[in-house]
Amino acid sequence: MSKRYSAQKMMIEDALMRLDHPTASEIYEDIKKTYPNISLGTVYRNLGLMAESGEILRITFGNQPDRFDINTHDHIHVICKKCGEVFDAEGKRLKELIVEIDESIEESTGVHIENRTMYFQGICSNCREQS
Amino acid sequence: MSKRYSAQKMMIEDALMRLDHPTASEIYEDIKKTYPNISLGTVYRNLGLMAESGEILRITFGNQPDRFDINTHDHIHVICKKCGEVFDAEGKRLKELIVEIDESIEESTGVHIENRTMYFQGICSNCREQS
DNA sequence: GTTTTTGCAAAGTATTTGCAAATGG
DNA sequence: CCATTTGCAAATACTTTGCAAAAAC
Repeated sequence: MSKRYSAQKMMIEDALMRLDHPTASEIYEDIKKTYPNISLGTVYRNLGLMAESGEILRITFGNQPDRFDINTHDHIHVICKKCGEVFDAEGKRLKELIVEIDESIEESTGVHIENRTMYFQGICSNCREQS
Repeated sequence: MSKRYSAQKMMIEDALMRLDHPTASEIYEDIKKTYPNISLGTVYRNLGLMAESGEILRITFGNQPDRFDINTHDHIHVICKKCGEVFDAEGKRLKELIVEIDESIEESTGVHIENRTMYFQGICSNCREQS
């Protein structure tokens, strides 16, 4: 948890609210427009701390750069393979299904599930129209 | 797909069969014991080609080094947070649940799902006994 | 004033790649 | 022989870190 409120941290929070699941360098580029002195290390450092404290979410998509999410709500990420846009999915039914998957896995492996990492990929309706 | 069968590729396949979801450097270290001339680049290159051709599976666990799996069967990976062992989960029920998740996501986001990336983390029964 | 945070640059991981030499068929 | 694969080293991509200076309270 941070002790002091730096201008940089506020700018990062602001960027997280405005940008859609941004990477560290997207946030960096965005802030640089109005505050060219910001350093990429500071962005990474703050994002790391915020993710650690649970203030934000770190999303790791395969071997691409990590993305960050101010929405810490329980939800699933869906990426369009064409345009790269990230969609959020949530809902009671989804939650129930995941609990059932947990149970099925616990039964077959004996592992008591505590965390899940998942994201889905496909083609969004917008991109489907254009083909 | 590879055109020729090199000794190195055979050694990599052999290591994949003997080791449990190994990383590239685990395979490299293993082969080096009997063939010290092997180079890490060659291991990475072959694993990449084999994964590309569908001969093996590349598993990306968060920001850890990728692991590789000769089992190309449809299954889910479960990692014990304590000992790091990787378990495989599969079954008809699991498959059905995942189809239902796909449907739920397609309905709420409009994205037509083509791929899923997921792994689960928890404590295996062995580690639970010891605490 | 003292502690935290910054900017910068250097280091750290994991992985890929260019190229001349070696190898396979 | 000739195309493919190797070993090596350098390059790349993303992220973390050490440290002196600046900022916060």
